[in-house]
Amino acid sequence: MAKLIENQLDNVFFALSHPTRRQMLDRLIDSDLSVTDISRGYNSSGPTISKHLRVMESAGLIQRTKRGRVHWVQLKPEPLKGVGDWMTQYKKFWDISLSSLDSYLNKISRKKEK
Amino acid sequence: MAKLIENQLDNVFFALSHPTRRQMLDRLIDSDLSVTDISRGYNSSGPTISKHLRVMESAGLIQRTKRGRVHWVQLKPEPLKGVGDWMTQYKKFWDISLSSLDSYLNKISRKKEK
DNA sequence: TATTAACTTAGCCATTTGGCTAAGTATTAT
DNA sequence: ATAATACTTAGCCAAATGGCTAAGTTAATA
Repeated sequence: MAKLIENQLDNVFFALSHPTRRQMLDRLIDSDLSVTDISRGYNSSGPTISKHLRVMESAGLIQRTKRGRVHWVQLKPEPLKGVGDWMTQYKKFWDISLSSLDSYLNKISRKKEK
Repeated sequence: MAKLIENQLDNVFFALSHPTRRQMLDRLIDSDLSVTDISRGYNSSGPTISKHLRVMESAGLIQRTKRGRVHWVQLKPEPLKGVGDWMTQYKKFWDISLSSLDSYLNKISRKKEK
């Protein structure tokens, strides 16, 4: 079971190791996109795009839903939490007070004070 | 230049995509280790361990220093900051108040209040 | 109904990965 | 001086990756 989670983490990190895939995920933050939308800007072939999507789907980072002839792609960010959890062990090494995380943390703690 | 950073991020994510390598890094948090120390517990061959180390070295995650015949391996966590930065875009999706990050954040803000 | 559009699947190819063994290269110990 | 230790490099292998084209499949349009 923890084995499955480990393996999931492998897949997630691997999915993130390709710049095209990271960029695709970035684009999906704002809204769901069709496969055609996603492929816009790359001059890769359809099947190549499709393979990238499959890699991310295996990692659980996206979900595809077919509506008519259009396949809609939705970001599923949950697996990224696993990455975040793994990262926490290392946070003490970052100069966290300078990191971009900092402003976020401030926001959080302000919210808590309410 | 930003291109180089992108590429570095590819290497970092890739390095993290193998459980053995993640575990090696975890072990390096507490102290520097010799290659022999690191290989303890795996039944992989020397060259296999060596290759894993090379992958992490390429990603900038470790540094090897030879002292006598012993090669000491040191964690270089800086590249992980790149991962953290990339992740911040997605933090809004995690239920951050429940995450293990939370306790860390509290510690930080307490420190700030002093 | 025939064509076009939006995809995926099948299958090819070169390269990389992750494992191995065998053979180096230093350095330390006997 | 020899042997053992701590590695790495060279080179092999099977499997996976990332790219392609060609050929599906399914749904919308003309």
